[in-house]
Amino acid sequence: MTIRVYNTMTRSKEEFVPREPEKVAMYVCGPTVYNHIHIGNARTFLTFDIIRRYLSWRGFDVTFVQNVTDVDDKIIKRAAEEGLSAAEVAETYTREFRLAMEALDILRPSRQPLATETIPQMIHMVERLIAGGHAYEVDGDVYFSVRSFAGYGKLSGRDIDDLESGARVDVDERKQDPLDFALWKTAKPGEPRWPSPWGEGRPGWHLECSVMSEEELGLPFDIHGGASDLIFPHHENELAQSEAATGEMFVKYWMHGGLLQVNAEKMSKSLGNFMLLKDVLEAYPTPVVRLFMMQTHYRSPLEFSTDRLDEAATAYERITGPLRDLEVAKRSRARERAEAGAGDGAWATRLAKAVEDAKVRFVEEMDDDFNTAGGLAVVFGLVREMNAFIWEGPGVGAHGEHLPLLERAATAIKEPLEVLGIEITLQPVRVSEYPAEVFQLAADYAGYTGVVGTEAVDALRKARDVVRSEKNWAVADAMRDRLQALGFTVEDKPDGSHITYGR
RNA sequence: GGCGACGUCGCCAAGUGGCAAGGCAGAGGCCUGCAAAGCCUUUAUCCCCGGUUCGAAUCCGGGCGUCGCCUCCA
Repeated sequence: MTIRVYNTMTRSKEEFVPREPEKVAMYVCGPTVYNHIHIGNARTFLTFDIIRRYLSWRGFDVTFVQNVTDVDDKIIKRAAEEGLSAAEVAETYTREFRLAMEALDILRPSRQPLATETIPQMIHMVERLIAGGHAYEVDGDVYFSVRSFAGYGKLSGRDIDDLESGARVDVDERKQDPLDFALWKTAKPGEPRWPSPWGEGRPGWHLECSVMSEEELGLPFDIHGGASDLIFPHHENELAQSEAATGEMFVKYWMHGGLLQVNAEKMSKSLGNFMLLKDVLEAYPTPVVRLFMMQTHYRSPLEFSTDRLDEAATAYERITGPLRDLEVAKRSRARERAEAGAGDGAWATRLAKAVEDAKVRFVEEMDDDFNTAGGLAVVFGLVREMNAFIWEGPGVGAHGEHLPLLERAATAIKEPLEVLGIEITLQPVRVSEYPAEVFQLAADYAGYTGVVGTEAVDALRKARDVVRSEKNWAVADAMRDRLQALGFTVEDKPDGSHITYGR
């Protein structure tokens, strides 16, 4: 079975054959660090985190390089607004970016060079382009000549003449062609600057991507990723720079993720309709946010809303349900029956088959251009089978003899989620998050006078079990109502009652 | 205006030639002291019109609608 990926260059799914067997070299455009990243930015980084994790899981040795663009017009603008230096702004948001990635459980890149650390290489690339007749200097600025590169437009499917007739590009008489773009800019007063053969200045277009990818990965590397709004002009220019400078093929597979939308409109900082990743993660656990994103294919647009996130939270609980039930069953031998039933063998056969099928089908789905939505459907199917086995079927069996099978089922649910980086949390409760009112309840019903949240809840559970055993339903129900009002969930299962918070 | 993507159940969403996954929400049933959880059942002539094919959500043509890019943008 081979992996197939959608290549923007050819607009079709292609068999994935890396340049070296068993090894994948990938590059994903990182952020320009002038602000916190928003949840739309995060979607793209998450997409390529999944792709990276999956390829690793499938046995490839993945080298993952991501730049940080820490010199740029927007950073300079932001610095001016805040009365800081550009370097200070960049440093702050580089740090924030890394923290946010960590909070989203995104694996760290193998290498993450800063643009400002690769200035000499960028200058060298500009020199190479000038020497090859692909760039020219005007008064300390250097421009790339789009007409000098025959392949210009091949990634985005555009034609230079069509683009010029669109003519929303600034007309600058110093350029030989309106579409020519700046590789090096003369520094204005107060701007960051580095010495160069064309005077003091700074990099223009995203040379850092061209330079870093060549330096860290070599050409052509396997996968270049980014969001679809980067196809033109960002990646088109990057491709032109690199191929014109080196004369080699730049990238084997161009992969682009779909945009996150709000009210059917692209989420973007310029439209002002964005939510910061860090704010979303304050309201929703990381696994829920990841699950939410993965329920849609990475190339499709995805509508962002808290309703959708709430639904994903419910779906997440559905997945963790049987895993939690199994843990409880292991400890308490709940769902253990007096004797084996006549149909137990058929149940076991069916679950065992479901487990094997799920493993195969997950790989099939993911091999097909990283279809996480399809892969999750497989997981949900297994969740249903496992639930049925526990609650309708033999459970753990008469003497726990079905525990190994249930463990295998649990593993078959957990492994795909691990591949997708969705952490399984069976104990979602942090004591500090309990509402303070729970102590009053515990005092009223259980005589508990301590200050430890878990103890208070446990005392309530025991007190309620006593009341229930006395069939004093009025009190038992009142306790449940009051707990639910505080945000707790009370479930009376065959092995006793469970009180959880935050579900 | 040019280039590109998309339109599948109430909502979200897989599926790119062979009987339409999955999640959320709803209805009925089972289980339960009542709930919750869980299980079972239940709802799709796949935007419209033509065409190709034994067979199309899937391919082709034409509409209608939505979104993205063409300026910084994940």
